[in-house]
Amino acid sequence: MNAAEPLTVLKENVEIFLPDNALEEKLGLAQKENRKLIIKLGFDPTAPDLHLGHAVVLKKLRQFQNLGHTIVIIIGDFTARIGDPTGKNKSRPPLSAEQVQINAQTYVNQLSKILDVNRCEIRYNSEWLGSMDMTETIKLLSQVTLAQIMQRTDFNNRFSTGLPISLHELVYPLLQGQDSVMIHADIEMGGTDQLFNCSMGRQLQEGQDLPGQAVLCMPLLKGIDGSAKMSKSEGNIVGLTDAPHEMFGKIMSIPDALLPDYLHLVTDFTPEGKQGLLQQLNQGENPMAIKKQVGFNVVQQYHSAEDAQQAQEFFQNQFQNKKFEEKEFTSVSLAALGIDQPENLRLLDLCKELKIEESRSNLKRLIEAGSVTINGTKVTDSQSPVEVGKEPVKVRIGKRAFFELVP
RNA sequence: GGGGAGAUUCCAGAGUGGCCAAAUGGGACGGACUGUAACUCCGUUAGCGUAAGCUUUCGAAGGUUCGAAUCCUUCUCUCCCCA
Repeated sequence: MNAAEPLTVLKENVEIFLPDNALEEKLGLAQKENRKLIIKLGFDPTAPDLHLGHAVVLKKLRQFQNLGHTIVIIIGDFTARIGDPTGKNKSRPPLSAEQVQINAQTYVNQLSKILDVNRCEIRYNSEWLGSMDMTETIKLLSQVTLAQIMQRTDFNNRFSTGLPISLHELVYPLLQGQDSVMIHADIEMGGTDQLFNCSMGRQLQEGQDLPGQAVLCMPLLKGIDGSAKMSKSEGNIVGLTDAPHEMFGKIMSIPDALLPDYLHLVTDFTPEGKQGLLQQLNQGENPMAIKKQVGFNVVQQYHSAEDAQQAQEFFQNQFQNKKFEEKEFTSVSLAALGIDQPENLRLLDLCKELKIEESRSNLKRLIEAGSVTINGTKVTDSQSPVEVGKEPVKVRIGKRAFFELVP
């Protein structure tokens, strides 16, 4: 492989290089010193659900890993234990040590879908942050000015709109930066929203007479609802552990405008392949067709080609094909629902059994709004009786819930 | 440390003694249309009840009142101004 080739691969999709020639510089350094680079990625072990947004960064790390570089995953257990109230005035309850442990393990399991975790180094930042005394802490703090901290967009916005900022939040970027100092990171990766924090690491390293890390930021993947950022709290994620047909369905539901982003960032088509699909799109191909290919590709990455095939067929049959008879219903037995008197079963009660998590009031509304069908027929009276004793009964609630009741 | 403003349902934001489960907008959900896209239109948006109705909710706890999101007291939190 010639020297230029990895560089092209590594640069693909990266949105920000700090400094501009960061990557070339670090790769050159590695070659000159005949060593592998140390590449850092930090995680906050709060909500342990990785999604396609994380995958954008992880895939890039995988490329580095394939070239033999060392990936260091920092689990931010120290910061998580303090509790990060970012953005809200309800401060998040600090996580217990056990919970952090569990979350971290979940993370590592999910990371293994993309990275070779056996070749990753995993460090907990409590290892060094937990033992810093006041003298060291003050020394760390003295390296940064308030004006620098306030440049961070998030702080700036909150400050100017009069939202609260706790002092410990101001310190967060420094703690994260300290991680870079401790592990001698050559490169820190993150989403573009991490630019500030990552560059803080660079500054702190230089303050300690260490070579400053390069910062590579990947674009933020937009959520499936088209909002600015895919995040768990927005409920707009495609989880790496989502079931195949769920993953496929979620991809199909993204707004058309997002398709090029998804094509570039979450698929593993070759650059030529991506270009080709993009061209088809521009030439007026139905975006749905392209979306299917993206969906297929994604499911294939996290599950298998067979799963992807099945997911696509399921989707087509379930949602595109209008024929009621051909749809798939999840089979549920009366016994499993705990229905022992099938004679006087009302529709509302049945729906409640099928969708335990919904309130009866809400289900009643859904029925009245015409979103429930029995054997393909709309039923809008929540009190109407349902005969479930003899024949199987097919119930659909809303767009996605399909059940078949068997006696 | 002193003074002022504020905390409302998922969010923003009305409401200043009964007509308030609380306007309006956003979001979300559902329906029609469709490609589980977008656009548009319509509906719903605390819980329980077949229903009448009942229960919980307006930062927290007490109090006044036949009746409180609204008045009083204390507390918690936030923002602003002055020192």
